Amino acid sequence: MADHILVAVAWPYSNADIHVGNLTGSYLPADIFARYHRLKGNNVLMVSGSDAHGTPITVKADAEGVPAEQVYQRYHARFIELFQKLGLNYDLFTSTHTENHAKVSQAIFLALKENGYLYTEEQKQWYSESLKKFLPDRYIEGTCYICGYDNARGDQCDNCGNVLDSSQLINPRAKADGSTPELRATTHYFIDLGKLEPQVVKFLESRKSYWRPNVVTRSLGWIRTQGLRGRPITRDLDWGIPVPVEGWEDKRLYVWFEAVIGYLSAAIEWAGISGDKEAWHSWWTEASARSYYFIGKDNIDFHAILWPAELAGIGETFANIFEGKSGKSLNLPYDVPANEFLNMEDRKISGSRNWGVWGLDFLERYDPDPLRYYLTVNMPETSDANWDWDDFVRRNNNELVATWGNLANRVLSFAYRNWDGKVPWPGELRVADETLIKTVDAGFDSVGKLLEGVKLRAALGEAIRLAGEVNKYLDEQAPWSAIKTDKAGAATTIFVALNAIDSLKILFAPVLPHTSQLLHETFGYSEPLFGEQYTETKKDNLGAHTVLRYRTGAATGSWAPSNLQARTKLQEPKPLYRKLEPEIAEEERKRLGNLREAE
RNA sequence: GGCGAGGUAGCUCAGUGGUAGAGCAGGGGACUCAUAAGCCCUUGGUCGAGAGUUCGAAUCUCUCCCUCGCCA
Repeated sequence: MADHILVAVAWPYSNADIHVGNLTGSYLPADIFARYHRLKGNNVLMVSGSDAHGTPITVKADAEGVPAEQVYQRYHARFIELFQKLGLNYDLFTSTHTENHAKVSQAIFLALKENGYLYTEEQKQWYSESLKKFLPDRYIEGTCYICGYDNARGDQCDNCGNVLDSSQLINPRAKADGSTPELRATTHYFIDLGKLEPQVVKFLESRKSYWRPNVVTRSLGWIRTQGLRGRPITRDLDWGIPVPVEGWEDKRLYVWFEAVIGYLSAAIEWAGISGDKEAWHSWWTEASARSYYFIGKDNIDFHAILWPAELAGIGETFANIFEGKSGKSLNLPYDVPANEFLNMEDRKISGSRNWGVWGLDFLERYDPDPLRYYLTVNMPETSDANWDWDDFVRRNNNELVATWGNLANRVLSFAYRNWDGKVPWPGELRVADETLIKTVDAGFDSVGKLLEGVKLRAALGEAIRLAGEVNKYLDEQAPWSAIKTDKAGAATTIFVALNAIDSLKILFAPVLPHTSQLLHETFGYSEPLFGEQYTETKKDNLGAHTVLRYRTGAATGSWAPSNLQARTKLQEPKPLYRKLEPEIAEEERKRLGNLREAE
């Protein structure tokens, strides 16, 4: 029976381009996992979108003198371009700046309020008389009260690195006009996390046995040592989702509170545009559905604690408010396989210093599958990993090209040349043939189990190992010698090797979809392994937003061993991957740290 | 300072009680279908330090050192 798998992917903040660290942290593992489940025949719903709200975006917009919406739209378009080029198959990649998302977020707010999990409290916040508005911490500068640095930001000091309490800044001034702000009282809604703590702890304990230790121990440790405290969920801003309470028109929902709701609102939006408004329930209210949240470690608190707290707090009330009828409560996360960070040449990736490799930039010079390969084989699943250009070239040449690409190429070209462009007719299988087929077929189980457990690195390693087994088999059988004296025997060997490669193509497909597709076509199949991506523009009363979508179409890829038939016509084989010159490592390193042209 | 993660071969990392592993790099060999790829053999580690539990510890406990992250 097919399972319902919700693949919930981190929402990129739409004020900067996506770099390889972001990709390996969440977007790529999500796609690999989703592709595997699609091949398995499960019902996958992979959703995400641009995080359009919040002060980083308004700060950037103010600096450029353009509306916040323009900044978000620009990066949103670039995200979609990258995801198409890299083949990240979102069922829906949308945005938080939609009417639907606002409605869902407001319903969650109201459900929490009705269930008694919200309260209001007065805070002191900087207010600018000249600008006539409250200023978020990022809009304040002043002298750091820890190190005395003159140009500390309101939320953090760039000199000593400490996180600051903006109300303690010495000589505060408004970034916008240099005026001196004053602390003024302002009232905000808070989510009563203290009250929800027992439910969150119970949730975490129930997941403890199979979650990654760094996610669950860290979360439980956090709660054990400091306990959960109320946290504000509204702000004095004008860019964002209005607070659905009379008299609160000039405040907005805090972006941390509303962005995580996107996993739900995007599923609801997807159902709406797919023609079955109720379809999202299969992933959200059916107890047998499983949800996996692919995020970087900086987001663990939001997904392992705060989002579950929101979900626990709304209970069944959400259905009453949002759908106007009674319904079931929403599923809590099944797993949160958060990744650690990827460093760049031993240093932290930094956008402002241009120390990193940006996805779109990379794809101007290299193909998508080598990037997917390197980021997977080097994925920071258990600890921080490091992007090293020499290592990238080595792994591309020694593993991807030599072990796998060359295997496919040597066997296909041998078959193509000696058997008239067709899969040769095998004789009776010998012990070695049976053994190899059995070994490769077992990969559907072993690689599958690893993918299912979100051990993507190990899964890829296992697939590479199996490719090595085929290389060994070929060496033992030496069909290039056998063909001179025993063409029938050589035909059997080549048939078996082709069969193995046809299977390996599927085992590699979640990680290397583009080249697996190429191989698939070389083997003469006409239907594609996967469906296709496309974009659409949707309009609502907040304006227009482009969405990235996915349709299965004619795809027939399936997680099962090859059923290759003798005499199948092959396409002329071409190398799957390019060898890279070692010199490119040095060239690429030179690009690091240079300031880019503003996009 | 608190919490968390990590410290295993030159490099990147697997390995949670039972004779130290993989890939790459280094050395040697046979082969030649293939993107000078693949295959076979091989050098190399007191598993951060010390103590303890155990018949047995990289693996469990304690103390300490180092790196990273979060928080204060």
